Amino acid sequence: MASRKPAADGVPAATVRPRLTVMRDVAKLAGVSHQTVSRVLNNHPNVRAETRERVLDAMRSLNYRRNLAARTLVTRQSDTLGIIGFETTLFGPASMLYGIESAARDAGYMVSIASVRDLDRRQVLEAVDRLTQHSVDGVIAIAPKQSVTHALAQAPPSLQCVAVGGSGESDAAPTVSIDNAAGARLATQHLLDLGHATVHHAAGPADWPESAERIEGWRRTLYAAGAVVPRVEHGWWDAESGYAQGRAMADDPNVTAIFCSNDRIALGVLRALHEAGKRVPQDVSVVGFDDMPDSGFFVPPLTTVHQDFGELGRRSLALLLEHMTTAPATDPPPPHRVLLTPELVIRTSSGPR
Amino acid sequence: MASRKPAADGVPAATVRPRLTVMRDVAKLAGVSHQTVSRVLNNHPNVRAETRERVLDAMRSLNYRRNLAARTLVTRQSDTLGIIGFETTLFGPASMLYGIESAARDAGYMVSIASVRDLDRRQVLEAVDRLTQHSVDGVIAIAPKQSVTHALAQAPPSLQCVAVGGSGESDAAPTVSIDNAAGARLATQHLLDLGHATVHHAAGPADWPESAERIEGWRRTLYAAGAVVPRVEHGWWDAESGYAQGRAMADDPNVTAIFCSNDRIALGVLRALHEAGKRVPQDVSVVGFDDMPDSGFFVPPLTTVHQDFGELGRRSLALLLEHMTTAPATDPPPPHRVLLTPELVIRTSSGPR
DNA sequence: GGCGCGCCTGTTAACGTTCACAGAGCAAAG
DNA sequence: CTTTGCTCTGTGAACGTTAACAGGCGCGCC
Repeated sequence: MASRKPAADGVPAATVRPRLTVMRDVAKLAGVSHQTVSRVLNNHPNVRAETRERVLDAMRSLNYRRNLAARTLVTRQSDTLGIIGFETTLFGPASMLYGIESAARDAGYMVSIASVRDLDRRQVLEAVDRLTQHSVDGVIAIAPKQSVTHALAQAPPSLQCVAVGGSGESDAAPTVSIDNAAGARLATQHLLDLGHATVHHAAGPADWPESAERIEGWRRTLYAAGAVVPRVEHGWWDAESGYAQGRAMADDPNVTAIFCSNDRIALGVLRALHEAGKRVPQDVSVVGFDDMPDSGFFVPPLTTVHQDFGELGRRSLALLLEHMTTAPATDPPPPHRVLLTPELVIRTSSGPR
Repeated sequence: MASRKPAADGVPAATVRPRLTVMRDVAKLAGVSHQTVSRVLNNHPNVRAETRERVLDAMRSLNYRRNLAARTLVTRQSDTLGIIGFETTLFGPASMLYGIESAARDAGYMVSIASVRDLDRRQVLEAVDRLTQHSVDGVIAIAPKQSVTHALAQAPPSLQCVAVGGSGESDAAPTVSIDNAAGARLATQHLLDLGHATVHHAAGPADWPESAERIEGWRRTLYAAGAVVPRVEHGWWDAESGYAQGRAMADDPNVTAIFCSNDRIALGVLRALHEAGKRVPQDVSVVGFDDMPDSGFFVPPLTTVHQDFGELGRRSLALLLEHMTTAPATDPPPPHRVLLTPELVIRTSSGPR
């Protein structure tokens, strides 16, 4: 797909522009100056009540809509926020996106989205650039990798950026995320408490901080309990990967408990166990992560770590807004990092050894 | 480098906006007029190659970014498309969204999103209004209900709108969707061909055209085969609803085949059957709809009707662009309705009676 | 040589809004 | 009565870009 304009060579001229009503029209009808109309629109206090009414009437009767492009041109702010999205077809990112958008609307902002296929520096900067050209007032990056926050640090300093999801480790940009290590600890400890000698782990992709932090939390918990730490295979976030990892584990008689890095992986593990003739939870216990809407309807219903993606989105928006409205010198700086705590939801896929 | 602003002593330095480089700066450095810079930017042919190079160099060395707000103000087009989203946390809508966005980027467009919580006329019109104020060049509505296309018809006539998903029945706006009835026929016929006397149906919500069309396709197929048409319960699109419907069916010995309106419903049905001690597919066959990424890892792997949500998104964007660039009088009108054909994916949840 | 006709470039005027300032009217204070 | 100050309103000038037009230059043609 190429350029949509047929080269400005000849004049298109086919498009006749219908003149929309502008402030001047409203002003004329109301018998005031355009500036007074502007004042009414922006809720400026110094307008006589009677005048304001007259202007509002005129706006209504002309069905006036203000031209935000003109406003943006002079005020340099667009009431639009940019989102850098990655893998937004996954449930988590999609939910965050929705959380951000609906909170943004309540705050009077529009949301523009720039997806990237890979999270390398070049693509992220390119996305920032596109958003900048459209003069967004701030950026939220759904950013599960370190490279993103680093790239974000290279954005023009006047542009406020916040990262959501992934790791909270980076200093490069304010970050909102859940405490993945704590979630992993919850899951692992739960299984240990049920009497399992150790807990195996079906991990997500190696280069996602979510995955790394969950491994770390799992490993620390085992270590603290003096349990053996089994080795880990990496995969993608889907059931296929869980199935592959699960098949390997199903044949190992030492495996009695498996903590999965997300619910989809758990789904694959459940199927692998089922095929191998292992009963869950009698023979092997399984715990997931995310608590996706349908996880309670797996066979058997999945014990998992619940996280609220929508809340993650809303909080990241709130943080961005704080950073945008805070004057650097005067106010105390808003928090640099927000960490949400996940909860364990116990269903029937986990049981005593 | 004195700033142009007087900067009276009382003015807090915090409010001073850093002057960005504009066309005039580039022009000065390149030794040309700002208009020539504009011409270079817009690929106007009548610029000497040497001059163009000089301008491009100047742009690079000043790190110039054009101000799209100013451009939008004068050209009345923003290179931005609006999306009206509904339930975008669901896999289908999220995938369409992604498909639209990535196709839009390739076509040089930015994408703004306006979600609605409910699909009533007021909220949809409000969303259109917000998008209009931000001067989007066109709108795609992820619109699974009739009310949306009707509301769309009330949008300003200068604004091109396209609906994607849902029913293709409406005349109100150009529509891209899949052939739900054909998909349902595929699934139902497959089960009949396996020797089942009839096929039961676990339906989605009553007021979604997707659901209604699938019911219709299923019903017609049964009718054509002279099979009994069982009655239908409605639910939501999730596993919980499938579980509820599945429990009722599990106790009925006449039920040997179930066609589910989507894969999540099928997941719930599978669990209900499992709990009731029914084996799939030996006792009961189950077929889903959507072919979500993990459906091949259900227990057992799900036979389902595959639809390509990303393609749906891309096609809707293509259709919108066609409608936007077509001059009403001269060119032949682009298609009003695009219907994509789904495919049956046979796995192991369906078997002979 | 004059003329017309392409190329290439510059000058000026929009686009629709907000900002900065000025000024009219009126009330309270000196 | 003047002065001061506050409320309300209007005038002009930005903001940064593209559109419209004008003009200089070189070239080919008569």
